[in-house]
Amino acid sequence: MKASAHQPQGCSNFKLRQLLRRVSRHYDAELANARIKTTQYSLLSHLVDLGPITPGELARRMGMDASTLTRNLRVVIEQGWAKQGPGHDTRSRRIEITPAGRAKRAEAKAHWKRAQLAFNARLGTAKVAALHELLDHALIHFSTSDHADD
Amino acid sequence: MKASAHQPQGCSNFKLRQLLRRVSRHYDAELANARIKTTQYSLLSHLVDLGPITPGELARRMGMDASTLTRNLRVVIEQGWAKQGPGHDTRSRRIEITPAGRAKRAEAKAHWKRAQLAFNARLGTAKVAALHELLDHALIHFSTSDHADD
DNA sequence: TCATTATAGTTGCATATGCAATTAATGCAG
DNA sequence: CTGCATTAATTGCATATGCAACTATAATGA
Repeated sequence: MKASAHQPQGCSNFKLRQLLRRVSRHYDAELANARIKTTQYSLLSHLVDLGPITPGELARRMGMDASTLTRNLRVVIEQGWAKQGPGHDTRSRRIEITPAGRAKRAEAKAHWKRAQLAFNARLGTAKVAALHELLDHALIHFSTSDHADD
Repeated sequence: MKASAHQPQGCSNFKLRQLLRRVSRHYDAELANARIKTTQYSLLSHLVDLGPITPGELARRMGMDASTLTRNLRVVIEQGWAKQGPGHDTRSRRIEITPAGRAKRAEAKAHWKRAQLAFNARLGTAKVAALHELLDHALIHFSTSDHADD
């Protein structure tokens, strides 16, 4: 019987939160050199990958509440990194990254890479790869929508 | 060569943040039945375990910024779950849980247990145990203080 | 067509988070 | 004893987060 088969001890939520606090500080410190926050960098990256998209769909893809996205989006729009246009519907919107946004994202990417490599070095690439696998697994089995009953 | 020996892909920070958002919602939804938030529950639990303690030391133990603790503490003190007295020093304080705080923590613990067991069931206990091991490992190798140079 | 329901996005409220600056008190060097 | 660096905690500022309530529009059904 391997060690990881034991009953889990402690609170998964607290452990995740505690680690995220530290890891976020690490990435934010590095990304500060590009005058951008990690959440904003993630947002820009998703806009690059997902092209023009509605706020609702983007929030779903990023796994966050729509209201959180509205606010996070406001900041990057004020910075001129993204713009909001009319959607196919009068009520929906169409979010798109701007050239300035692409440039900022490219600039920030180099810093993100530094932060990620430092993280890998600190923990060991095997551990990080294993962590990613578990996080991805958890994300798949924890879609907000699927709940038992209630 | 096992799969987890590959170069890690994607952003560790984003994956952690994304999962924490979902997991927090899960725990918060359950703890709402005890009219308490997960962060407040963690705070009370640490106060029970660490006894009377200074804010600075508590922040260090919980891995958060002292200013964050000041504010999180204000809420639980207003609820009457903890109290703040003079420390051994005029500038320091002594934080202690109150009887009401112990009662609230006990009430909440049952709900936390439900949330944790549901989490284990959703992911599988082996995966959760493995996740905890990796998170603990990362926490150890990521003490805020140890940075390379700058 | 009009009332009802569903969908998209935003706003109000409360909390969480960290950095920089500030306040206050202690310790230390001269 | 006095000025300076240190330490403990807090406050100002900006952002992140989600739920509930709300506005506006679309779709649906009688």
